[in-house]
Amino acid sequence: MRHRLKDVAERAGVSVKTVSNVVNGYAHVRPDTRARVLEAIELLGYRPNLNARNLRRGRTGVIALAVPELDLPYFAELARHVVAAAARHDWTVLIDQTGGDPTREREVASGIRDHMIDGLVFSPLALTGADLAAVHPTPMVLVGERVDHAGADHVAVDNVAAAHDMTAHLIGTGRRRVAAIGAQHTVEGVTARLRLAGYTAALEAAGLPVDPTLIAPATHWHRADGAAAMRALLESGARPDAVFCFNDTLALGALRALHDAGLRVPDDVAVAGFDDIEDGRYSVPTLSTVAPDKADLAALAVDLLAARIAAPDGAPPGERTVPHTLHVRESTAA
Amino acid sequence: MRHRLKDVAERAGVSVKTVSNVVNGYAHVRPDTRARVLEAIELLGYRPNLNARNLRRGRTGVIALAVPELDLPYFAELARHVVAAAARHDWTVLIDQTGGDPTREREVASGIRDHMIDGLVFSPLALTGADLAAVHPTPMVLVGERVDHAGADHVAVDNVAAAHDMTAHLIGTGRRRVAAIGAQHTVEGVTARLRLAGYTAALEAAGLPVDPTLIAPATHWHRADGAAAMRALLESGARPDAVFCFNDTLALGALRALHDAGLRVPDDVAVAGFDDIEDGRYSVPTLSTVAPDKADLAALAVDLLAARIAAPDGAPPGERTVPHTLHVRESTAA
DNA sequence: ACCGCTCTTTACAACGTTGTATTCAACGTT
DNA sequence: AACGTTGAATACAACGTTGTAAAGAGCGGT
Repeated sequence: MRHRLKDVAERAGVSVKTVSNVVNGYAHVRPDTRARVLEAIELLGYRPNLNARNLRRGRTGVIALAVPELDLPYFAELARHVVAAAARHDWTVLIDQTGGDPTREREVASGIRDHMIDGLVFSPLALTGADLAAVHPTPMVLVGERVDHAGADHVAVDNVAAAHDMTAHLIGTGRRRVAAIGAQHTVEGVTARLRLAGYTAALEAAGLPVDPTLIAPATHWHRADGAAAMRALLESGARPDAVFCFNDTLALGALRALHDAGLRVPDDVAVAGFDDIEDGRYSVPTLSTVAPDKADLAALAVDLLAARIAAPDGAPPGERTVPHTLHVRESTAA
Repeated sequence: MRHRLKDVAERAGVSVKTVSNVVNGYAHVRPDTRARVLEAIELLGYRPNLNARNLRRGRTGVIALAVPELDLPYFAELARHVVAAAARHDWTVLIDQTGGDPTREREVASGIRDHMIDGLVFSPLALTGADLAAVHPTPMVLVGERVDHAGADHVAVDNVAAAHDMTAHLIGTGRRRVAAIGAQHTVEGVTARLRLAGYTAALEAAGLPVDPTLIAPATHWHRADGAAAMRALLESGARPDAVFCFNDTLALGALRALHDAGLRVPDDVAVAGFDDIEDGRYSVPTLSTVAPDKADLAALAVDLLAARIAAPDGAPPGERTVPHTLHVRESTAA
């Protein structure tokens, strides 16, 4: 049922290599020979064994994208853009969920699917710079976190500036007690740390105090965590008049908690998020957010990866920053 | 930098096969030999070439999951469950986005990544039974659509019964003008056709007329399409007092359009969806929905695939139905 | 001392493909 | 008529791994 080059060759009365040449579009094949071979291929339903081809060629035409969780919409949207960008390089993308698990992330970084992929676009959650110092034999581009001294190419939005911009926007609408949701005090929470830094910088620039009771932690960044953190803020009596959530799912959870508490958004409390996921454009109210250019992010990551694959020890690891914009919607109207 | 069995063998002073035996945990290797080999592996940072291994073994340990779009939350959630189910079989999952494009779907079904995967869990959008009659040499399980005479294993929720149940629930809360959003009159829209059938059956069972002006088509099932369809329904003067949307993202879009039109949910119009995506548990109002057992769906699909891989021509293609439940939330409160 | 047994290690071939080098034929040029 | 040039097809080896079969080492029982 499964045929090989050899079967086609016998059927067409030519050598194995000639069939290979036809399959690969080699120029110097006589038209009638080509026709005969194509006929045999059609007849037998021949399909090349990609394993054998990849072994021979040393390349696979597949890159992996490793993300913590696909059902965080941000990562799903990122995946779509990476797939699109990879298609322009004639690559297909193998998508991998790490679950943010350090063990799993280490496996991925050290090349779990060795030789089955040409390269890796990696969005680590738990991994620190030290972990990455361990060999990563597969060409790799990091996305979305500023891991120090990573020794790998890196693409990210300027988290500090972006968080600063959004916080400044909230202050600009007259809010004075701006809370933050999503703080993480572990070594792993690099993104959380950077966004918190931008938040406090904006407060200080506006001459407002940094009130620790207004800063709510969240170990994960799902809707449930945002709702829980918002409830905690309200019950603590901290009385925020605005909340900057470190991502959009947190913000959507916070919206829900505010609704349950009978507070109006934005009249009583303004809410802002980060990532510009599709959900935020249809929620009630619509969600103000920081929008990283995801298409740009994906394209840059894939292009950097292409360069790294072409020349593994070429230029030193690069850091690229992707532009971001503020999308002001109903949830932070003045 | 990249080492092979041969390099390890030379370093350890043994044959290539002995190293292979150590790597594969073969029992009869003398402890000191094993130690020497392991040391050499460690020293050289050897990692097996999976391409070569797969070529030799004829299996890869990878299955593919092909879905239309990852940023439809339903598919992202499904993906998570499939990954989990596959892990129980020691498989990793390669996730593929078809975009619902017929050409791309045909490629996937006919085995685009031939020999790189052991099997395929496929959620087709555009593909019809006739298309599938074409050879699919890779073991395959279809998920989520009742394609007639598919000739492949199949797992799905009972769409007709589920749509019937939800429509009956809406009627049970006293609604009389129940609209439907998501109808598709193309040959491809199998799911849409089945859910529409359940909807009309429930109306008829309740002695209500099937009013064509209450049935709104939607080519795609995103939030934007739901919002547009809802606006069209409102502007047409059809005056529905309930809307059954054929999936949750349509429903979330409809919620938004109703809000924009100044109508209250559920007081003026009740809204129901299908799929039970996470978003619906946090929207304002929370969304009533039909919840297929996604974990069960994924587990069943993967188990069927495992059986099919083990015995390609074993039992005739099976049809499995996955249980569903109604989750009644704020959007359809009586 | 020999046999048969188990444990350990090995040589060899094969998985299906493609790059290199080669052969053979046909052609136009000198 | 001999030549180089080009086109078309081929044989062979190699990519890195593992299954098969077989060889060598060590043992106890006769």
